[in-house]
Amino acid sequence: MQSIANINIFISFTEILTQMKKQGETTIHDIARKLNIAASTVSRALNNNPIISEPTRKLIEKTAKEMGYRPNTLAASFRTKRTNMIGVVLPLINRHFFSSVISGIEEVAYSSGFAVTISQTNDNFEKEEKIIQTLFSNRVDGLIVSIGMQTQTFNHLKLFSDKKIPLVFFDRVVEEIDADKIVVDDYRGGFIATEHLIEHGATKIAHIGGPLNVKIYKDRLSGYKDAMNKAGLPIDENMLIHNSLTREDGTNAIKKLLLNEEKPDAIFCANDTTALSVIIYLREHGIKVPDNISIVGFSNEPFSELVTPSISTIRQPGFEMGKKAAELLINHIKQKEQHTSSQTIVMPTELIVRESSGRD
Amino acid sequence: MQSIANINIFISFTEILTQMKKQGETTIHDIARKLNIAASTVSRALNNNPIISEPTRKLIEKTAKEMGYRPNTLAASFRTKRTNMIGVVLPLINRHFFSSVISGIEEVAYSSGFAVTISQTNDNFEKEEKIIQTLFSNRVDGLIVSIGMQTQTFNHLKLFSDKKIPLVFFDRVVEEIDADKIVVDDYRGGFIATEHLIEHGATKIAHIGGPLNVKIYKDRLSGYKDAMNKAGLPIDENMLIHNSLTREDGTNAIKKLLLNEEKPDAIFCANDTTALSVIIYLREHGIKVPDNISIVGFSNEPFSELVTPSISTIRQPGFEMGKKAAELLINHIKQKEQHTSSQTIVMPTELIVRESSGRD
DNA sequence: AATTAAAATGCAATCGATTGCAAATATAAA
DNA sequence: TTTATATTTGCAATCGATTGCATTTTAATT
Repeated sequence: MQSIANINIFISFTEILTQMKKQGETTIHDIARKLNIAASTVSRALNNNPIISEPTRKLIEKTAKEMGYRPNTLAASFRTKRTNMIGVVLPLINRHFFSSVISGIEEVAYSSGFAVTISQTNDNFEKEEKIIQTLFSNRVDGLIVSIGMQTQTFNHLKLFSDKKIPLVFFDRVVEEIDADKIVVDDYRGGFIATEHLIEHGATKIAHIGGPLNVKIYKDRLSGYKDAMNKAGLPIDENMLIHNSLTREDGTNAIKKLLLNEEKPDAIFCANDTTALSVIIYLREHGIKVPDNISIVGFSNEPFSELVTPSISTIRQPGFEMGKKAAELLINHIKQKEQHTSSQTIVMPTELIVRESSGRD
Repeated sequence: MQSIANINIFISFTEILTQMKKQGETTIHDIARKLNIAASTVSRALNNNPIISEPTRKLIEKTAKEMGYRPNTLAASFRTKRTNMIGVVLPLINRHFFSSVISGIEEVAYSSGFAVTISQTNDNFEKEEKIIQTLFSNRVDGLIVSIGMQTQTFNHLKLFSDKKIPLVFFDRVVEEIDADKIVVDDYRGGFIATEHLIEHGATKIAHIGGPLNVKIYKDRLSGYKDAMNKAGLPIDENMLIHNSLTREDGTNAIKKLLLNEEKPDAIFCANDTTALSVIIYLREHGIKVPDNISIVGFSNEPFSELVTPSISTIRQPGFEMGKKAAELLINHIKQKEQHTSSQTIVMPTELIVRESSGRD
């Protein structure tokens, strides 16, 4: 009788052990033990390594499913030093352009077996630094970045380029760092926007632009200037305003422009948000758009076609940029070795004419 | 001479070794070796464990910085089973409501030392499943979720609730799963929206709603019905349409409603997107809003106040919901043990009256 | 100087999956 | 049947940080 009691005790112990296991996770070792094979075989089978015979693989897969096995990516990533994860860092996800880029990135990444983790910096430098440090510590396989407006030093990004971790910039790129870049033809965008205003008879064209340490805003300004020069129009410094392009900045900018001795008869805004502020302000003050002042924005935010008057703007192919960025990045990740020289891809911009510049 | 040559060879070997090390990463073992101490001491020092004396900590920190040490979060997470990462899964990041929620989550998470990884499902069930599997495999410490419109089975989410991994739902919640939930008072939102239309003299009020398997849309519909009943107005089944609430769905819905024998004199739309479609369609067909038909939307998307006529709508406190969700989640993560009973937090909704329902 | 307590540091196992190489088994050829 | 070859599977080390427990060092007390 005593031995039976012992057996019972033994059984309940194993039950407890099983129970405890259930608390934690099933590992390949649990599967291996159950099937009386080696963990390495289980690992290979679950990774579809052709070196494992069909019957064993089938058996292992079946058992894994039965036991509710979930791979511990953390362990695998730690061992292989590959996370199959790409990080996306950008200023603000709630901008149509940026979320289009994200969709493009996701499309390519998911179909290549990569997960995507998205972070927004809110154009805050400290947050950008912290996020990028975290992504590095989490050992993402690569990074797709559009920097913030305040960002003027790049050590956090050099961390990646120095260590040869694939890095791709888009839109707001860092010229000082050698990496692939996907940009839009901002110069041409600024040029055709301004030229369009000129063609409609404007001669005193103001520009509300972004901070000049950011290349895209510098380029848009250059486009504006060249179009002015080409038409033989003078560039009045009082007509140039640079700020952070928020709703509020836009309102302040138009207020200031209207205080000028010479009022503008057209404004080229470096984004749609400021164009919107300007339009609303002018509407509230009885100044007709486009009759008195015509406006062109930049980016083609969805609201641009909804507001009255609808905003003429420059379209940027966000989705395509995202796809391209992800393709380049994944390419680099896969052929780790040879660091092919970096390329910069320039996507076309396109003018969309709407009411704010006088559709005709 | 020969010995000197040997020394030279030796030196160049160590140089090569150093070089090779530089390729890889500095680890706590490298630091320990350099300082002739144990790796455990380094680990403790860098984690500010008070058991390490001040001088040693200082020395270690200094050396770590000099050697360019970057913690390998992967290794630490693997060992401790804590990633300090919370996953956020939602249908679409490019919706003002959702991105407000994200900002709220981030605010709380970052200040508590958690990283946030954001994923969008595009209301696609397979993608939602895959994302959540991936987040589980990556062992996030907790999950904040708003499910997709197509989601009707919940095994992917049970994965978390079964394993007692903290889980918080917001907005589009799953009733069947026992977890904390943050919702808006959708019922009341539907009620006050409809009542508002009634007060403005409407009697034939249509409703364009979402799929009824999603609780928020069911609640908005209930609010609508109760307001109608309270006013003694009949509910005409022909006035009720349910779809996925896209731009296109909205256009189709208004077309269909206008084919009814009895045309509606007001429409309560379950989101602003369909309200927008309706307004644009009516504008294009010469039907005056709000004179002929008045409209109320839901969510207070930014475009709602920009379009002409501006859209009356229901405000949802996205940012606060996000903060609350993160607080609850992090609370759970920290006091892992006692599973306090789940709570559902209901946030207030608020009517914003604009032109589309006749401001007065 | 001897004893004891407290403070600081070190040892070594551990987490779960992967992988080079060795061993065992099955299959084919002699 | 034996040998050679191909096919499967197993062994054991490894990745980097953490942590319970043991050991050493320092300080305090008698």
